[in-house]
Amino acid sequence: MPRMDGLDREAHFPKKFASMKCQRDISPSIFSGCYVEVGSSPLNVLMSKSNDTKCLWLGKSLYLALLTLLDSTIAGQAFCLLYGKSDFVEALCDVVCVFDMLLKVDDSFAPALEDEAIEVQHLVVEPKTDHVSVDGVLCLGKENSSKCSETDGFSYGFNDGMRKNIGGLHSNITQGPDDLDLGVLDGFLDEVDEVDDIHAANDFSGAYEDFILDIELAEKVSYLDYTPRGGSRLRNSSSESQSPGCSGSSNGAVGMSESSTATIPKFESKNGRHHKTVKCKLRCSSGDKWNSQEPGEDSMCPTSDDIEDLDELDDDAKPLISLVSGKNAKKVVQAAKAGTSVRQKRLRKPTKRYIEELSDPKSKHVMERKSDLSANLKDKRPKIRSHDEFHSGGALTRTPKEPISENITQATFKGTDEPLHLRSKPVSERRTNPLFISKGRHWSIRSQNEPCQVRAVKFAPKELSLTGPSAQAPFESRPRRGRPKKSLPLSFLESEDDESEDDCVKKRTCKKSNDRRKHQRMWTTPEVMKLIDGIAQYGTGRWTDIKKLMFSSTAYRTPIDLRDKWRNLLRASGAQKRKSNKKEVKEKLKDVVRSLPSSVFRRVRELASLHPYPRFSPGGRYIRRKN
DNA sequence: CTTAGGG
DNA sequence: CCCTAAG
Repeated sequence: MPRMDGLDREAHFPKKFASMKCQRDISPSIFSGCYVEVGSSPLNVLMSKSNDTKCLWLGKSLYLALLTLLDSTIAGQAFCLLYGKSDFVEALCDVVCVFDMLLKVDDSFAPALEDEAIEVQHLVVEPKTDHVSVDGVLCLGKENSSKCSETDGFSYGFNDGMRKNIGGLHSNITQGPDDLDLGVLDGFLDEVDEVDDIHAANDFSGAYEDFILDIELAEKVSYLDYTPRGGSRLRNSSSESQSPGCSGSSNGAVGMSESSTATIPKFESKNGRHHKTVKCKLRCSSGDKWNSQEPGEDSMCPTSDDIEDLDELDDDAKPLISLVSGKNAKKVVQAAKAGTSVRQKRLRKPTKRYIEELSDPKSKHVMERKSDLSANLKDKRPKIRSHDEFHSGGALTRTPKEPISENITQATFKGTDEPLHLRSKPVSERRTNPLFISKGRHWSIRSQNEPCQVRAVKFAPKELSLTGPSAQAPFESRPRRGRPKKSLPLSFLESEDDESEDDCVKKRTCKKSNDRRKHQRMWTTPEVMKLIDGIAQYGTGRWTDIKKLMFSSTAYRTPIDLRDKWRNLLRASGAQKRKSNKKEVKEKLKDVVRSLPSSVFRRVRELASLHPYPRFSPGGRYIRRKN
């Protein structure tokens, strides 16, 4: 039994987290600064957010697993999970995957884990009055009925969501006396539309159900023999799927599908019986519609009717991820039959990138980051650099706010007893390790025999707690290099357009090493329209305002980008009778017009006359419009 | 720090 | 997209 005495919530997640500023509307680090509560349901992940507070509830077993996993290959994953990273879902899925294996494959481990988990819960996370335990929230037919009533708002919301989303699951949950059979993973992740300050308030009545992740294990799992054959492919492709070496422009559909197929390990059973299916359904109601997947793309892709029943919950443009197997198991099986004739004992839900890609507009950066990271791996070796160095390191194709994981890793592992082999590897590398699965198994096996958990405790949040510099990294708002600093191309932060229509992002034919430029980001028609709206509203010359208002969620568009785009639009629309000859104009027109509706250009011309772009006074001096 | 303008 | 000059 690990020493849990130090595991005090406050110690693990210092209040300073709560005072950090999130300047972006949607930050990949929305998971930073969460309180973490450990509930007694073993597999629970619940991310909730009120106006001021974010709280991550982890099932005790999962929490335990995470602690232990911190010492495993996927330390990065667990780390991400605990400390907030855009990869949250990804990490979560992997963790859950491993955890599943622990439970099923390593039967011997499970009980121990459970025991300890209980202890953890009691020792560590005695629910404070101001915090709601998961049980209380879930009202899983356990104690804490009082808590339920105390927190009606939240409880209601969640249960409501549960019912709406997974129907029978609720009863399923309440039935399971055995936590291990529960196999339910529920996650409320929050996308945080407009979080500016995260205060240490304890109010969960706010909006929180932006992001839901549910796993329902269809049946009690008997014996399962997992063959993580998808494993290596999974890892490989996750890092390779994006135009290797290429400065990872967002190749929306491509990367998406690739990663989705790649990140779904297939588990085969030797006896061929299908015991359990975990299906991942994913919805991204972001803005408008589901991010539809290529049809036959993958059997585990959400199908519209799968989604139907989940649809009521969050209509306000928030991603919903649901990992469900129960009633949909059949579909999965069918699909699996149709597709890969492989008899699948268990279909693993689309983990990682797939989910993020679909669920989160800002997820694209993950892929890009990964490609970048892998591409630049040599550059970003284990140097431990100061914060400043880190942020300005030209060699690193990183933006200030991106390097959460690495940053944290370095900052926090510094001086800890992290094994060298871990310390020397960037988190990303570990994450993309093809051997992740198998290593996870190794770990799980090993952990039975060796006091691995004690070591794991060393990496408990307390130790990992962010300090100073690293803590601020997640919330850096300016993706772009500041004036004085040399450019830090923001290559990972890019979020995919909600309307990923134009996945035709220009892929730079990057040859060798000249990847200094920010990767091209194709302007989508909706974006252009947004821009136009913004200009109509503010006129030209107030690009920052336009950016803030119209492009708050798209971190990759800087005011300069907006202006440049406008400039191009003007040129292309011919609204500017400048020196560009008609020839040129026409060419431009052909280029741009092809992809833009003429109505857009009509508006461009209108605005061009309304708000003359180079707004110079007759005297030639620039006039800043006040309003 | 923002914008204009040129590359 | 990047960079620099200029308010």
